[in-house]
Amino acid sequence: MTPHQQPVQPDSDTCMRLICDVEGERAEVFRSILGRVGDKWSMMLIGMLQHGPYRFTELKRMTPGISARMLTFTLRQLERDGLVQRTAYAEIPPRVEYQATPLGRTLIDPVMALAQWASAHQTEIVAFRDEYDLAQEGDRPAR
Amino acid sequence: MTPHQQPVQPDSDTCMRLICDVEGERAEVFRSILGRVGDKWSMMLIGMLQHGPYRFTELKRMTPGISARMLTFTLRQLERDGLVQRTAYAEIPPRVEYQATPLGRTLIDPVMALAQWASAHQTEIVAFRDEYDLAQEGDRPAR
DNA sequence: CCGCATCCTCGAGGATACTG
DNA sequence: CAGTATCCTCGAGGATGCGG
Repeated sequence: MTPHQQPVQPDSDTCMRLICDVEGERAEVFRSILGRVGDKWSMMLIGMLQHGPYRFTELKRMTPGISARMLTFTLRQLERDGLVQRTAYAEIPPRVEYQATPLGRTLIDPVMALAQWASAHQTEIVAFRDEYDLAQEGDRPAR
Repeated sequence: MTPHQQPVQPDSDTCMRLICDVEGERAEVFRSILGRVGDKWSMMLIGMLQHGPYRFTELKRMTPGISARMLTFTLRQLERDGLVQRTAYAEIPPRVEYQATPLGRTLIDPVMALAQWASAHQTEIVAFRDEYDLAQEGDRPAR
């Protein structure tokens, strides 16, 4: 492990190991990152914050269904990981702005790749699901 | 919306909309796909099944910590989405093999992209986390 | 306006025991 | 061997109310 290690594209073996490994500290960090992507709100917020700084209430409005509790919590997580920067202005009434950090902006690329995959194959997947559900209905008799 | 739409690389606007949209049927499908990636076990299994067919018990051994219940459930999900093929041989004792479908093999690319990102930035992220946690400790007094 | 603390619900998922 | 069925726990996350 060399110090001052710059971000390097790791080889595919390393990635496969990351994906498949369950134990170890590295794996835990990696899983927590993957979890953030799979998280219902994180990716939406990362996506929205690409566009520029937004205030808390704006984000809440832009994300129908999210509770204040979860919005705060999710933003804190993203802030902790260095993906989002929180800026509080000492005004009355208080104003807080969130925006993606440089690191947070780099995350959009792999996420977009995933979104492209999902978008390109969602018709296919829905077809598979329908087929599967139909077959199940055949096994389990009516109802 | 044209019928017989072949999988096409969608533009980035479409993807951003997918990522950020909360409501709508499309969004729900998309979120369920993202959720699969973020799922603790799905990605490991997809990763493992790239290598070839494996039996139920083999997969269970290769995935320490997973319960039979969850292994079955996760494999069923992946099968339903057309990502994994399940083949049961009518033998005694029974033998069931799982392998990635062509569709399932295409998923590895965007996931690898994500794994590369995570791998390349995990040092950075851990540093951010430590910094953040340290700052918190400063606010909340000792203990 | 922004957020934390508290309470409470509810469903994901583990453990165990049983079948084809 | 490859599951299924049942029970049970536990923590994610919504609702509400207060505080700076």
